[in-house]
Amino acid sequence: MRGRRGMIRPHWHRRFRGCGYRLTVPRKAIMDVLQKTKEHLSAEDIFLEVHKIHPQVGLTTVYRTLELLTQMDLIFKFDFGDGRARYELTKGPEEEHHHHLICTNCNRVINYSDFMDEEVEFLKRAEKGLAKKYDFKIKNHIIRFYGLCDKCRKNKRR
Amino acid sequence: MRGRRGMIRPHWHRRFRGCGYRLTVPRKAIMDVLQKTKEHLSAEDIFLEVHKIHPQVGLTTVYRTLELLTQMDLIFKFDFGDGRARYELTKGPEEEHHHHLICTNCNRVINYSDFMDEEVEFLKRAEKGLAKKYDFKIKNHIIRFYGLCDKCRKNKRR
DNA sequence: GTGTCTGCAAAGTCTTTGCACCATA
DNA sequence: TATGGTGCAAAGACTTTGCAGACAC
Repeated sequence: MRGRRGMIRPHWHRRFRGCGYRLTVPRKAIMDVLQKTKEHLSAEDIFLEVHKIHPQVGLTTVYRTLELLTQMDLIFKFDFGDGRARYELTKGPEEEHHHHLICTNCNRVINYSDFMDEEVEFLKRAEKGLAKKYDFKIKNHIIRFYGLCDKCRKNKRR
Repeated sequence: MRGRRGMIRPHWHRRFRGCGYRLTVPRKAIMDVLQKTKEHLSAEDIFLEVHKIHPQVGLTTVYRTLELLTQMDLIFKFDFGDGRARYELTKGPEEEHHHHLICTNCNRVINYSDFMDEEVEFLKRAEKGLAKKYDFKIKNHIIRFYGLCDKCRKNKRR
């Protein structure tokens, strides 16, 4: 897990090697950005962030890398309805899990991680049953609530 | 609820009138298509369907109408990750409610409506708590499971 | 009659592709 | 050094916008 000089070697390096993919500057930089944020970044957000340190990296590469990482299940691609995809590291079972409240008026997204105990119970059963019934290998799930946030509710007459 | 000659007047006509929106041929035709299908239709799907009966209706109008219907909460806009939005009538509480299994490899979408009893229980509590905590007026929700469908699993080596 | 709605064409935005050059393993 | 990876430019796909004419009420 550690290379020379005590540097922690990220766990996903193995995955890359194992799949025959190369570890390149853009790929490392993109994973780095994703690991350091708590936001839901778009491809352009990530590109701009990477650009600060590696100005030679192009937007195309960002898109291609995000596609690759999504295929490898290292990240998850979201769509919150604002016309651009957003990405987030796939969380391990021990990490904080959350879901989203989405305002259909202003597209604001609120993360929440309440009610997880009830959720875990429900999901465990659903996943197991669905995987069996539909012969599906479930890797991830999302739960979202759509509605109006406090601000938009006040501003709307009906 | 019924006009002359026993024709059932769709319930959404009131909503239109009430909001000051006009009942036009394209709007009626689009709602008609949505009411008669069980699929998740894209704007183009709807356009093509409407076009069979009303060839003069344009794709622009379809987009504009779908936007309007979404704002009115008469329909719900989905994104399954295949690059185009899909639409479905908002179901009332008495109608069949379902969720989705989505294959991350081939984008196949499977509707399911199992485990609804457990779900209802979980959702009721979550909704109530979230609405209060975040001052959010919840109107809708989605639950999705992502993974590999049977066919894609067989075709993938890892 | 009047203000909303529509169709067409054009523009906009995000994302993907083609291709020659470059860098990792 | 042999492939896989990259950047740039251009293309592609879906959606939105501008505007003059049409239509619901």
